[in-house]
Amino acid sequence: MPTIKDVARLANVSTATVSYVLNNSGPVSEATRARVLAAVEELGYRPSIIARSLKGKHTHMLGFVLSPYARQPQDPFFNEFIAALADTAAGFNYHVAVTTTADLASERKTYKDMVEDRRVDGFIIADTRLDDERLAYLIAAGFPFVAFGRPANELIFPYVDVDGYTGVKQAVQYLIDLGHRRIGLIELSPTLVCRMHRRQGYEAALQENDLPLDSELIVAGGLTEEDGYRAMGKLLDLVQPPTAVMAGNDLMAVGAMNAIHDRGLSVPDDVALIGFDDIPLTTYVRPTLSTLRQDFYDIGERVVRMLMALLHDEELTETQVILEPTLIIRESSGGALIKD
Amino acid sequence: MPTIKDVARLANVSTATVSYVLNNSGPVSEATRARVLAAVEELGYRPSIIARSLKGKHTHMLGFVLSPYARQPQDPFFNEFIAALADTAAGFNYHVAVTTTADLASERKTYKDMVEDRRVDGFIIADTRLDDERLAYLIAAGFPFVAFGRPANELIFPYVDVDGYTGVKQAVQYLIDLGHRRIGLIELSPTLVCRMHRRQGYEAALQENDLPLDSELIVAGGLTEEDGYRAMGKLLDLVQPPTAVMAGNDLMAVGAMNAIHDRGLSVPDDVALIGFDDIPLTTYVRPTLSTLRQDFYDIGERVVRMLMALLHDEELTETQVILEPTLIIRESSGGALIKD
DNA sequence: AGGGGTTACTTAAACGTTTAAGTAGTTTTA
DNA sequence: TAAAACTACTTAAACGTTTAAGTAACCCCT
Repeated sequence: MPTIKDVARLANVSTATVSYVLNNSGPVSEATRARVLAAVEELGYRPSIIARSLKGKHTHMLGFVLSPYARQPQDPFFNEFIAALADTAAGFNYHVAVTTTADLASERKTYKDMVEDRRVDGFIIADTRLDDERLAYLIAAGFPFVAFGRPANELIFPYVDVDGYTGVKQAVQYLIDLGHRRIGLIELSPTLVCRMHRRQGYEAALQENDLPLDSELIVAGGLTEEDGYRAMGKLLDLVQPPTAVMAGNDLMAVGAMNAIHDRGLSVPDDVALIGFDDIPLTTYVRPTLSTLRQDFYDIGERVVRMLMALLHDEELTETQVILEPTLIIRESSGGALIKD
Repeated sequence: MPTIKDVARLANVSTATVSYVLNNSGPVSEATRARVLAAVEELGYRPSIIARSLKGKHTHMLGFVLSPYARQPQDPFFNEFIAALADTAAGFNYHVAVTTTADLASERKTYKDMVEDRRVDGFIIADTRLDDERLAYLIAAGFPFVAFGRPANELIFPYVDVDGYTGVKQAVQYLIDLGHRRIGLIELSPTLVCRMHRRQGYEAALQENDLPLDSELIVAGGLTEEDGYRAMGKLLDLVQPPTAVMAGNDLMAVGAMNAIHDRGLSVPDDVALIGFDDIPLTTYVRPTLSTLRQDFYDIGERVVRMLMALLHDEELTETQVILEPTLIIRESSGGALIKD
């Protein structure tokens, strides 16, 4: 592998000059520039990013850690999100280092390692939590990051989030407009910040329509299809089960759907169902699943762009971005069918 | 951030000595070692991998590129596989850089960049193709990698693969044993090497049972649910449609299932169905999908272990590993139901 | 004509490690 | 007892860049 010295020798200049033409960082005559470029071409020279990093104090790497909380293999979230991260980062000549963690302890260690080893220049954090160690740590360490998800407390950091409040409120309103009066809510994992907003959206919709807030209609869910299946079971065991259910995510909605079917009931006739996320699975199940769409690719792209601005000391025009989810009506909610 | 010099100063030794104790690479007295370790502890010193890499000529990074061919957002393959890569690599103090590519040209560029920039020490290649540029390039460049998938031609490299031949043969035999005589095959993308083996397994099963090989029963598929939907449509348009179908993967099997349902037919009564992969979706659809399971996590782990051995010049005990898929019988194939 | 400014370079230090080579001091060996 | 062989270090070069500081040549003023 040729180094900058080889190029310098061939072009009959100093290494500094080579560096100057390569980075456009110094005055070089046209003739010299051409000679250097020719030498680069001839040798097939490429600068070593390692050496560059050593000098420049940056790695051109972004970190993304798959959390134990959200790492459900069946959740296509990561595919889209990671693809977006990698794509967008590539546009800035950055790469993304993806790491997985098994539990909270190893997660903590992973972040610590990555920042102390200076393996990455910045982090992308997904799915903020109520008491989020990761956020606290990175802020304390003064390490740059952008999150997908809002803070639950007074921490301040740049993020992109989806407006779960408005989304769920809109979805529940849709169900109310269809005539439903008893609407259940299957919640996400309690530690997730977004659970809170969705719950508030649910409550707001009921209140605005003067419907009673029946606490037995709100059940703890989690993340997976199984969680949804179990939660729906509880709802169906009620003396007066709901006629419609808003689920914390699509996976749980599908679980709920199976629970309803397995009791010989029908969706949407006996129970209408709306999910959240719009994962591809929504169109694979029968009936197809109505849902609130959040565009993970778009989110990933925005997050990286913000992080890039942060790393390059550019003015962050928007440091807190809230995106609106869109209600997608398919078969599971009953009512008017809008084909997609 | 403290450097090795700070540690050396505090411990009253040279930087070389510090390096020796940290790497156990030189003779150091117990007293000195203790002093150095204390200094390290006190300063919270961590060696810079960048500097280390510059000296040592390795990055402690592994590359994995998401291909345009196999990057279907709904395919949970990547989640499991990437998780396996990251987990296993972490055990060796390596990280995985995941990159995505939009098309063949950008894919080529990505590999070239990664090796010429020496961003990674080795690659993991998934889904080998018939005329695989990636493989040809890496072999020509003498760059270390391990593949998930076999070569189609005479190239020699270490790989882990799943025995699609035996798997499909076994699955088709199962269908034959159930009494099926007209069995369709929905194939994977033609460029994929594994398509070939699965096709051969299909043909072998028919031949061993003296069943005719009807070419109209073999239809080109692809990768996605939509591909499966379309392919199944063609099969159902036949004068004499098949009573059972083997699909190239689960996604296409689910697409086929929807196609069958949408024509008012039933699975498995009118058409029995078997997929390949055992993605989580298989248990979400109704009827649940019979399939051939390949354990992506296991595969990812093996691939990384082999690559590690390769990078550390260890003896590679097994350089070509073939894993058997396991036939998982659920509802879509009819016949005896084994609950999972 | 001498000082100041510009242009187009070069020199050399620096980034944070590793490691070959050197150097005392102590112990073993013949 | 002197040479040889350890042991426990230190010195300094090297890895491949970037960049501050230096320098030489030229042009422009007044």
